[in-house]
Amino acid sequence: MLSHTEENYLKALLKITFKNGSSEAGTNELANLLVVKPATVSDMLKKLKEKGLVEYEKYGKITLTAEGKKNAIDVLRKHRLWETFLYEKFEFSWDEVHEVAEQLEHIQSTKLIDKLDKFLDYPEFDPHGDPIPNKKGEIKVQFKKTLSDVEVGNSCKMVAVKDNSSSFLQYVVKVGLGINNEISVLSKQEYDALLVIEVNGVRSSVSQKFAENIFVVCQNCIIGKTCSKIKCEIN
Amino acid sequence: MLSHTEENYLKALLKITFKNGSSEAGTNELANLLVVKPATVSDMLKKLKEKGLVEYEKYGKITLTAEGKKNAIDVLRKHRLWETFLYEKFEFSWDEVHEVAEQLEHIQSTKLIDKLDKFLDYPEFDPHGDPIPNKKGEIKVQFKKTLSDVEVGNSCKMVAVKDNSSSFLQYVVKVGLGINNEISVLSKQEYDALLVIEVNGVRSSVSQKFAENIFVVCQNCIIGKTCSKIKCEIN
DNA sequence: TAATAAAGTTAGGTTAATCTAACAAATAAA
DNA sequence: TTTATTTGTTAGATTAACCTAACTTTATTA
Repeated sequence: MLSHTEENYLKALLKITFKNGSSEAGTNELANLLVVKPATVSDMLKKLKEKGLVEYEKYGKITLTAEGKKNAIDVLRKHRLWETFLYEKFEFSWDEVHEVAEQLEHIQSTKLIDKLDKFLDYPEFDPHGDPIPNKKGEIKVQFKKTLSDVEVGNSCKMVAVKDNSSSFLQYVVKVGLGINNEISVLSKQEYDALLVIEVNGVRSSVSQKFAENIFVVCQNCIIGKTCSKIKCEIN
Repeated sequence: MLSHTEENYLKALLKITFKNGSSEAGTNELANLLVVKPATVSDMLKKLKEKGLVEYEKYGKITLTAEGKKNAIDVLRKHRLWETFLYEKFEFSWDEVHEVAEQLEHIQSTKLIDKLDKFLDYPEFDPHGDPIPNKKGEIKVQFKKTLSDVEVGNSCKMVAVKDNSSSFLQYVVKVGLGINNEISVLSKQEYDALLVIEVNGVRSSVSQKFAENIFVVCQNCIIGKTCSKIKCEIN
């Protein structure tokens, strides 16, 4: 049985794995994500190593063991299922779900999660467009490009956001954008890449920075070429 | 903001208040309920006193302050709403809900609880027949008698159980009894008060001890006479 | 490649929640 | 009303999760 804290360390490790592509993480990186000091991470790492959840040697890189990864994916699964639940059944907005899911993800009950999964009809993606691991721990690999990659004249469908900060999420809502919205790219300024887009018949201008943080899929999206693969290999 | 542990102490204090009728509790009693040593309770009591949640003097009786009671009722409300949710929406059985609700009751989100309440259509009683405090902290007072009080030839409706242990709850299920079931008392043995009852057309024999732990209501139940009042005054 | 910066570790300390063992107070019983 | 029993408290330790400050390794760059 893992403590909430231990679960959070494993989840953070998994997140870093996804983000880096590589399956390696550093002490400082972890400390930043968890909002604790590096010294604290060093301590905890010893404990996780003793429990067989991570592999690492002093001053070396940190990797999740199979057991550690299994646990981390389990927490991630719970987190994303709860987010989906709050969004779909309890009218939580897109940017409110995370905070409560952070608490709910630690509830210990296999039956509860199985029922939740069934209740939501086995969803594959959460309200942010991120894939929900299934019961076996398998994660759908998604190929995504960002809005800034879409060529003028084309349209695409928003599937996720890169930046999960609540300030960004709120901005996205304000622009009138949401998961599964169809976006048409009407024009792009040469000078600063400012985009004019149309969503549900409404036109808005968005900066390049903004566009780079919106994941989309489109018809002419060729795997391995214009799309970047969000890695999440499971063994 | 209260810790899970603090919330559990307040909830236990409230429970004792209900059970004793009086609004007083003792250190040992609390220690038993919480499965910790009396010494631990003594320590925690000092902390709760400093936070203005309980009133007590050394070697004296313990009472919740208004603030403490408010918090305790809030936890109780969450607990019972979650129990109802699990029972009604996730097909948890009657005796499975408690354990998971013990975890869920500590989730911090007013919006979540409001939505949960609405989702369940503002229920007044949980699957065990216990009253669910409303948002204002008001609790429906119930007048209950036990199955052992019902006279031969009369019938009644099961509304709750006195003993919440899972062994008892499982036994109740086995006998074919559940909340809101109509029970007819067919006969009572002089010698040992063994009852023959009929539920949904099925006859069974139950001991006096069993009957004393089943709360019922019936037509000819006169308040203040045959019924015992489960106290839960709110100020 | 030697100096500097960044990253990571260790030692020693804190707080919350628990314990055991010894003691003190209140209550019940002889 | 004195003794015995029950109840409650204090003191001193422990564990998990965190901290700061000082130190050590590894990486960077001049």
